[in-house]
Amino acid sequence: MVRQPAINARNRAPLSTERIIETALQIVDGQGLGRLTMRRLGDALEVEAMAIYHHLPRGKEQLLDGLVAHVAAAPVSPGARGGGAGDALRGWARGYRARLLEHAGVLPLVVTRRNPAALTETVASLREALRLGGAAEDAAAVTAHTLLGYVIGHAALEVRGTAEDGADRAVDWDARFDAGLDVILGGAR
Amino acid sequence: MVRQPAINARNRAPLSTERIIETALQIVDGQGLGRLTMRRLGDALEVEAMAIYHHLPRGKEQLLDGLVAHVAAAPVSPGARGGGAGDALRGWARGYRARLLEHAGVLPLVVTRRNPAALTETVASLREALRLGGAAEDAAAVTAHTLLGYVIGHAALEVRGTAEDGADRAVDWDARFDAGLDVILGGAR
DNA sequence: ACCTGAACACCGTTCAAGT
DNA sequence: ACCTGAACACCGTTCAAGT
Repeated sequence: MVRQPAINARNRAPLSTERIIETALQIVDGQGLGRLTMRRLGDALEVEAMAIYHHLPRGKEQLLDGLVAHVAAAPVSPGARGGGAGDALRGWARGYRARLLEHAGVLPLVVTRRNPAALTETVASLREALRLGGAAEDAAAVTAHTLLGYVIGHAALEVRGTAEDGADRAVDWDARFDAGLDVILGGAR
Repeated sequence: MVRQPAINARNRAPLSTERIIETALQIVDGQGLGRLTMRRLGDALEVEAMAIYHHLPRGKEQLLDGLVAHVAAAPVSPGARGGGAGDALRGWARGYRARLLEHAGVLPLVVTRRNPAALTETVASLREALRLGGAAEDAAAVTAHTLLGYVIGHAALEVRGTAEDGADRAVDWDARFDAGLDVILGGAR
């Protein structure tokens, strides 16, 4: 019988921070943030809950920070090449919105976990895209923040299912989002 | 000895939904959402925690819904009269932002509690302001949503303390917010 | 009608112990 | 080094009981 070095005695993959975060994300996406529990997460990892603390010494705080970093900080695919700066920004905004909606359960964490570093890369990439499009540094900073605020706020309105008025007339959120982009980016291409 | 009808045998004001919500808001503002506990809320109200369920049968869910309604749904003072539609909207946006930041602890709830009704009045008042300013109905709907999304998203970025770049150069959030308003409202007065 | 007390099933986290 | 088991101090909520 040959030993598999990466598999431990009980024949399962060893724990790792990455595997913990990904499993936690599955729980949040599938069952909601409220059901993300150290004990339940341990079950999903086929491990006692206390084992998690060996990889995340700061416990649940660190776990939640990890979730935010995983969905909000990762770079957004630049989208279609070849258009002007306006198209590039539209592509960025659509991609970031899609990511936030894919993991709607972590949105409350993205919104309020005090973790300035998490969005630094995001803002930086946005400003870079703007500078490449020829915008001045000051204008780029303002536009980047305005756009990011809009994308996050719009995603929040969507997951809330904000009612339009008394009637429950359905809202076309995709169209709404694009229309808002036009307002902010001034219809420029 | 004369009986005070509104005061019970132990000489304290009787519980009411309003008093419960307000006390809960004080705890959230002062100590953060994580420390809002039925037991702690009971202490603050000088009552056993279980008494709260008599007024809020749905328990903590209903309590959190009440907090959202209290900070997000109440009308915003219209601000200075006499300017054009642009000034009215700027006043509305500044007022709403101030309210959200005053109760930053409930922002995660505003963002993601599934409670479409809570923001209906808010959106309606916004669209009314726009129509009075002479905007067409369609354009008003788009602008209202764009503006509301921006205000909420910007407030979220602020309470997160989103870092600008590697250096921790301080951000003038007031100026940023106004600059974003100019982008969205097109500098129109 | 309004509040209490005890109880239940769950939390996050610590700490000593196992391998 | 990595994981377990038992324990502690908390949760939200139910339910019968008090006044």
